[in-house]
Amino acid sequence: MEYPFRNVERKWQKFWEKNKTFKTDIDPNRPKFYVLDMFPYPSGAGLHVGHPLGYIASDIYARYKRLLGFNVLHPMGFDAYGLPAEQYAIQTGTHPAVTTEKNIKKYREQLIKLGFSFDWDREVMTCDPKYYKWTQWTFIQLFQSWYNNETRKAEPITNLVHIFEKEGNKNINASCTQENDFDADQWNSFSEQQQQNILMNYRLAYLSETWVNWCPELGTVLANDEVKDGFSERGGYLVERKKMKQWALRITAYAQRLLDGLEKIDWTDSIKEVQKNWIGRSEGAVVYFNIKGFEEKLEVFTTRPDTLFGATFMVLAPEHYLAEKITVKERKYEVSAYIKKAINRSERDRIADVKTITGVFTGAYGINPVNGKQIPIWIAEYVLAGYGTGAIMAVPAHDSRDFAFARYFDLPILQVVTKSKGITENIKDWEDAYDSKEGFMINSGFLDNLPVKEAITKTIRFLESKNAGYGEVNYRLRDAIFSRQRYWGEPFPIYYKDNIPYPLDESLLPLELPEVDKYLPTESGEPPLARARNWTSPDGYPLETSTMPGFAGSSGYYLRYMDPHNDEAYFSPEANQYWQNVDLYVGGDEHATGHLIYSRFWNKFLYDLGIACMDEPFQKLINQGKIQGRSNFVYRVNPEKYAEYLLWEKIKELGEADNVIKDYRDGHRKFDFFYKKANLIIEIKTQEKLKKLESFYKDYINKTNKKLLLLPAADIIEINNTVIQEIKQAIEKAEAGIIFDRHKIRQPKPLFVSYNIKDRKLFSTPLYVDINLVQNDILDIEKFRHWRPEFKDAVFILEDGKYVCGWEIEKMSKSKHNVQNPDDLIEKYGADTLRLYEMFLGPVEQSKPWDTNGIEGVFRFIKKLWRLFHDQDNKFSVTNEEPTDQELKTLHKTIRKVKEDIERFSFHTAVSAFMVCVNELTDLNCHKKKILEPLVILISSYAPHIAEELWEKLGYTESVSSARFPACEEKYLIEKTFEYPVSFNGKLRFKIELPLNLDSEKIKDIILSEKKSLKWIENKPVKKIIVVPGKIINVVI
RNA sequence: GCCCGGGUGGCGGAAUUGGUAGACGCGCUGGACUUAAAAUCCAGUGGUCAUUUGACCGUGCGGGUUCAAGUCCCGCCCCGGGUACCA
Repeated sequence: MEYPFRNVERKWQKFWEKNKTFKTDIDPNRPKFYVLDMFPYPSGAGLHVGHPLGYIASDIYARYKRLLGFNVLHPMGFDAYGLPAEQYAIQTGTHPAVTTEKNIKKYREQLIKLGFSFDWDREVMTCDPKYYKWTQWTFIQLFQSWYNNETRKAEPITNLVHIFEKEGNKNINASCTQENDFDADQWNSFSEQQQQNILMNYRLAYLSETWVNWCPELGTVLANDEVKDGFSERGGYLVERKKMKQWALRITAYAQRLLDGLEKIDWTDSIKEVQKNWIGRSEGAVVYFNIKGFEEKLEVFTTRPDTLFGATFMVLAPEHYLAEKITVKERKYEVSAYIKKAINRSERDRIADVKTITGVFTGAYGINPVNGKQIPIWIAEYVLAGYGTGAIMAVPAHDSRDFAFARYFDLPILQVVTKSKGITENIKDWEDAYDSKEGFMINSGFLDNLPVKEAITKTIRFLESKNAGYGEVNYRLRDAIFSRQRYWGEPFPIYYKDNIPYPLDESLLPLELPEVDKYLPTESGEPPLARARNWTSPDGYPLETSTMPGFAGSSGYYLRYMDPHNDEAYFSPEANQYWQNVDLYVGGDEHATGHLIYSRFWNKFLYDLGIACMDEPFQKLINQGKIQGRSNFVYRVNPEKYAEYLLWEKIKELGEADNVIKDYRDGHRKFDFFYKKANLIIEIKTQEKLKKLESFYKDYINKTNKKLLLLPAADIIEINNTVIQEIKQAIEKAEAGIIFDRHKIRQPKPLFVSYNIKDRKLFSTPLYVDINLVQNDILDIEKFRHWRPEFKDAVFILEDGKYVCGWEIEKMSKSKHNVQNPDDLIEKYGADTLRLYEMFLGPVEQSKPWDTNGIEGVFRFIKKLWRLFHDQDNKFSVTNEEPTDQELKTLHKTIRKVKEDIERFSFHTAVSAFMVCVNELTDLNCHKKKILEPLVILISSYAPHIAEELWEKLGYTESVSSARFPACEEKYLIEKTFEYPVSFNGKLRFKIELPLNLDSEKIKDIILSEKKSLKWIENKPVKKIIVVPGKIINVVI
């Protein structure tokens, strides 16, 4: 009777593996389709139920595309370098490669058990030298390239050298950090060292001394996207700012192209928005201010050049290179102290403390290029070194930060923009700056009366004509710090000769990760690779000791999948031409500012080299929602509180409440109950406490001459009636003293109260219970008793014979005991059920709590599907009868719906459609091959195992994945009649079945003469009748 | 503060172009089968009122457009996520 899912699933998983069913090769006769899941990092914990959500969706899509005749590339591999394995290595000495391999093995097994159609022959892992050879190779190409802003692409650095030799750098428009101009003669006279230093300012992978995010706890530098609120994203350790020499990738060169590319790809608006913000384009102008008494000019960036006349002071970031230099003698001490303090503050402190206004005056003055006015130059933390030029012109009237600063230090504020033409407002009354771009210029010389937008262009033209500035676009995006002072990563193919970095010859790749004695920095603070023996180039020059960051290996992996075993090239041109780029990419949106930017950059660079044929790597992106945990709680009774509660309830029940004081206070002492008339204190305590407090009670009674009845909590909870007797006797007793039968004390058993028991909150505390001991919020009491030794004798207060648990939605984590392991569910229900259920939960993109409460329904559906093909004795029984119209309609309706739903990634509604279909066919008692066979194909992308089994039983020897998706034939769906809902003034009153070929006029006549209509029309004039054929009829009265 | 999502039964969610709100599943209630349980099957299930026919209310709140609004427009409230001295 039952569907033997365990055997069936194992059987087909083996079949797919043995027959390499999902192995893909280039096939020029078939259109390609590339479906990719985001590269998983194999953590030690294995997959939890949240991970497969995206994998299931992409697998359904991949299988569906295959059924449509596409040649589908659907690979899987592992992002194997990473901190957790290395941290574990530091703690235990286990080589991270060992840990990683073990974790990958577990992941792979789990993925296979879910029945994914991966081409495992293409599996890659980033820590494999055959793989990272190409990561290193790409790094060398980046090192050997510069970005030409004229051609808007990367070009070989050798071209640049030729230009330098001929004409110097004057005519070069490059994305670079080179500040000084030189001509050909100068270049040719430079030493090798000087030339290399200059080239470093142009290279796309370059070494530079910059402020970096240093994480002392991890002993490494981190990229901006790896830092969240001043803490490392992995591990959550404090991050400091530190000036260090680091490898960086000139991703900023690609800022505009990364922005433009977003228009061409099919991603959600929210991810595009996040990337736009991260890139942070702003248009404005660079303005040069002369500094009184200095040669140097102060360069500022502003988005509001129109407000130049309103600039009343200037501010430098504490890190600004001129900050100390321009400071007047008598302020030197104060300024140095301020700078030192500001720089040493951690990122975290700065963030936490943005509201405090700090700053210091340098004593120097800048000269405003538009009017020659001298304005004071300040230094303040609110100006960031990393953005623009690290210096600003402050326009307090039209920028809230400048406004706040000016108010705090009492600096002049001058209005230059007004809402309505020519009206100057009283600035003293302002509470904030007027920073809108709507308005007209005042107090601005040649700009007066112009609207803001025109004033901006006019100012830029003015500045350019005076050589005092130029129009400029600025980006928030920073270059990506690319070195990590860690062991478990790709070594840089770089050696140092006279301290100048040179790339290794490509023939020496891969440069393999060496063995080290410890995974820690050296005593002198060098990275772990400095421990490696003979860590030198073949000529004996020292190799770079940093390693690459996690995003190095994951930035181009989708390209490697196209041709993963190629040792001659990253991938062959043929493979790239055929597979092009990823058509559907599925993964979490937490990669929006990391991986998804880096790989777009990486891809664009390879595109510039002519290696990748597509400009954008991922055409369509789906972000699966996160699966939150659903924790369950049991409520542990506090025996004292519960006993007090019970006794008080009893007292009330007996009508004695007026005679008893609850929570009786005598001076600073507190007791549970005091029975006034009998001068009797009743105190409920647990065994240990009774012992501890014995002498205290004696003292107290001696002093007060009261009666004290001591009751062990366990007694009240378990044997209520004898306790009442005891209390009665105590009341009647004449003499003072302690009444306590020490023979009776017992340790109360752990007691738990069900969720809906009255007043539960008063005497119990919630306790996480492992969700695997709970089903539909009902606790499995026996399992619970075995869960932990201390619950062995647990007792329960039930409701309706059951223990009902409480629940809450929160993060899935071990400590909350709400982690659902897919393996357990597969064991219980099978992979097909799990796949369907994860989809059935709701839209893939939406975050949702994990809740197994509904999985039984999906399991029932699978069994019901099986039963369509089998008789009562579980014998395969499918007939060759011709299907009825009704059956055909059900089938084709389902084909249409499922196809539509998969194509719009609405996987959950497709599952509903399957259920409706199987329900209908069951009702129709349909066991016909002509109906069931297409159904098997239809469902095979969702529930591949059962589909394969049924397909085989239907007589096929090849995998169902080689079948063709059935076509929906509209002719079976044409209806002759329709049950029209008839509304009166928009309110549905009744339904009427009418032929669909009736024209509107006839329908109107029918409705007006219909008996049921008369009731609603009631002799009132009918204004209008709206007939939407096949939809609705509305009568307006 | 700013920028994205989102708010529909007891729960997850459906309603694709403005056209029958609540598909499908869970849960719950009742019934059949069974010595019993499980499994399975059948019926019911938004709320309120009503003996029934049925009536009224109902998609976060308040307005509006329309013959017709969960869907469009205006104004708010709440929840989730991202982001922030970015000049």
